[in-house]
Amino acid sequence: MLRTLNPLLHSELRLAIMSILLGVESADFTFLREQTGSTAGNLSVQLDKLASAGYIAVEKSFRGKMPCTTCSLTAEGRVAMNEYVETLKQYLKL
Amino acid sequence: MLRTLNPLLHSELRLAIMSILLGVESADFTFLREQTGSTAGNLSVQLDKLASAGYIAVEKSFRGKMPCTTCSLTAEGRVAMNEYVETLKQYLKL
DNA sequence: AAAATTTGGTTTATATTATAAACTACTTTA
DNA sequence: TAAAGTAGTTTATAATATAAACCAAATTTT
Repeated sequence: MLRTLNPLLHSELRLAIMSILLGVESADFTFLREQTGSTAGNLSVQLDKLASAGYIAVEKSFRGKMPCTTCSLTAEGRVAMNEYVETLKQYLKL
Repeated sequence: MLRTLNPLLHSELRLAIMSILLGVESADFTFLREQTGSTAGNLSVQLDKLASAGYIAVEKSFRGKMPCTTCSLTAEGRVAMNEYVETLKQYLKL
């Protein structure tokens, strides 16, 4: 029987966010919105879900006078992504 | 910007079905249900969606006196899966 | 300097999707 | 022949994703 795919990661936008974060130390809200092509609302919601799960850390600060939301992977998030990728490979025989 | 993942394929059960069908000539309903661990209802719905999209061919026959639903990938389905996998690889840098 | 626009988001309502439960039709077994 | 099993479909509900509406502060325009 096939393993199950972590449903928190098996969502296009959340997977995109996590994939981007895998490759950088951190990324801010605007960057993630541009890279994923998502709306701000959708991005906000999905970042919340990933943060609630402990998969990403979200830090709110100011860059000059403008608010800035910076996101980064947690160790837990990295583990979850590795597992997800391994499961996908099982599905797709990669 | 990241490409979009074909939403018809980016669903755990449909992806499982398609992955299984990639590796065999055909598979019947019961086999797919066992391999995926899904309920018959869910499987029936998702097979319909894949068939409506032209990704799989569904043939209904009888094995002895019992009905038997046999599924196989279409050329179109194979192409769609290849594209999906390529897009995933872009996400995950595989 | 007031009004309009932009930036950087959040909240909330709606549309979509997945899933399970209920059901149908037929077969096998006790 | 009644009960249980097989092979599914239909339908109702739960979960999810998404966009639209909104907010507050900053910036630009007139």
